[in-house]
Amino acid sequence: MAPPRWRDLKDGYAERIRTGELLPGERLPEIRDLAAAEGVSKETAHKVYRELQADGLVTMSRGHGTVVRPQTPMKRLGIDRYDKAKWRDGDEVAFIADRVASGHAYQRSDQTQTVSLGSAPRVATEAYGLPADTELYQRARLVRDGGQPTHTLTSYYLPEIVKGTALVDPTPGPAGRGGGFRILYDLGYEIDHMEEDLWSRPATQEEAKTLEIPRNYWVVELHRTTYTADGTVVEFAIGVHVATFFRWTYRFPVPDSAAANERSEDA
Amino acid sequence: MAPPRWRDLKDGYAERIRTGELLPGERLPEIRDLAAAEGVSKETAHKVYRELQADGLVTMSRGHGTVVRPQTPMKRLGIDRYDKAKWRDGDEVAFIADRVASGHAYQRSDQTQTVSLGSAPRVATEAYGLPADTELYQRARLVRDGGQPTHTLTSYYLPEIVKGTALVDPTPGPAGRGGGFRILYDLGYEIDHMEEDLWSRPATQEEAKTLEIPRNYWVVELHRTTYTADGTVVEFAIGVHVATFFRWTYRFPVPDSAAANERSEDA
DNA sequence: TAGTGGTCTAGACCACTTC
DNA sequence: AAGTGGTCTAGACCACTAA
Repeated sequence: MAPPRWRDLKDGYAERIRTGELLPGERLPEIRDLAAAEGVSKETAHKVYRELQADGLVTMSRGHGTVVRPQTPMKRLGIDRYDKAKWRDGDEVAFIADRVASGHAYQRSDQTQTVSLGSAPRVATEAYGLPADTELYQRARLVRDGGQPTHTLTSYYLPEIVKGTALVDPTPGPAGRGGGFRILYDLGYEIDHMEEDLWSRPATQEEAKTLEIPRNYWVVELHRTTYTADGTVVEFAIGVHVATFFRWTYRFPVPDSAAANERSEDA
Repeated sequence: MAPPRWRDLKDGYAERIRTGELLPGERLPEIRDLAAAEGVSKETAHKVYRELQADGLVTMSRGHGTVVRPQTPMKRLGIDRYDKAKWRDGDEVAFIADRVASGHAYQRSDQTQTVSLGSAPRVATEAYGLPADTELYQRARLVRDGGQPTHTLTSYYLPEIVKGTALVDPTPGPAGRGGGFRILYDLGYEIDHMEEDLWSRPATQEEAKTLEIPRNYWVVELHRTTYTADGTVVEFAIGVHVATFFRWTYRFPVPDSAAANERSEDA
């Protein structure tokens, strides 16, 4: 019936963090001190902190100690971030608009990027309807917000479309004025609709390292396929987002396949 | 440089599970045996299993042992699950259609439901644009698939709309022929569009118990607001989904606020 | 070098499940 | 009662960070 001791201690700290009694950046007692103060073993004290970390409330690191995690407000991602007005008519880049909305100034170092031509994941070639061994241009970015990595985003492009363009210029930062969609637009590919496919899973060890999150932390993987009006795929992208930093919003009409029958019968 | 011993052992088992060498339902050695066989302490062996569990690869329980988790294929949730043709013209209920698509027969016991009238979460009253203390009808379901709980879904309704209807009849199972949307339709509220808002977070202790998942497992919380054509909210629902069981797909046109200016200026 | 978390042990004892 | 996971200890030693 009685909860284990580590849970009591964990719940106590969790409460104090949630109520704001312990503020972000504040250090918790070091493990040995906690053990001594509460009359438990060092392992038990350690477990208390590990559980807090698993819930995303603290970060632990050798040398630094155990610190209350900055409560990064979740960034809301609505489809407005793709608004054509932003990248077609102006200089804005979708993710910079996000940044401005979140109150952080953009810095060029907030995004690093690597570009290469080579084999791609099967989902990418499948999105283009091509054989698995087709080589694609691959543009991988790591995006940070306030120093903390928030997500990686890797775009896959058809070589015949983007070869020699600014899209595959390996300079860090957004791909020129207006970003990737603007470049595609200028190349004659006006994007028309998108499909996003997303789910949550534990981070791989490698992702945990890249995103600077603890092992066993979760991410949201998002696959985005971008089409022109005639259904041609012009970009396929895979995003890996630190789960607790983002929140997605979609607004859509309730489908009615009965009403859409005539159209689908045309095809 | 060398990875810790527990990680070696964990990776070994993770590999054998992923490749199918260890099949779902198969039991791993009990902790004491693993410890003896690998020459590690019982605590270390335990940690190996705990990490596998945190990654969703095994389930542990006293008496039963540590068992490879059935790899429930992720259920894809597209907006087609709301297709009007399904609930308006026929007998289908959205979630039953999902079930059929996933190859599982529907059983009435797969859904339990409780109905009550009372205070609601602030997000619910906010969705309706009402004061925080407004009482709403609340219909909570726990949905299972193959015995395993997959998600909870709690709908909030305005009392003046649903009072006395089948929607708030506390009989287990879907709310009559065609489900909730059909009942609203018959009441003269034809649903027109929806907004879904979703993000991933660790399960609370209570949710972990309800959904029969280990502590520290993650869920996806989804808020769904359903509108009629004139923008009236007729349902607000909160879903809590076991993170690894679901995958959401949205397809949408790329917005163009410049083109939409005339319309927004009318308002 | 001192500080702090991370790994590991050998063993005791507890709690839930099945027989 | 036997089986299996869960909690906890006291202490050793390792590994990364900062001054």
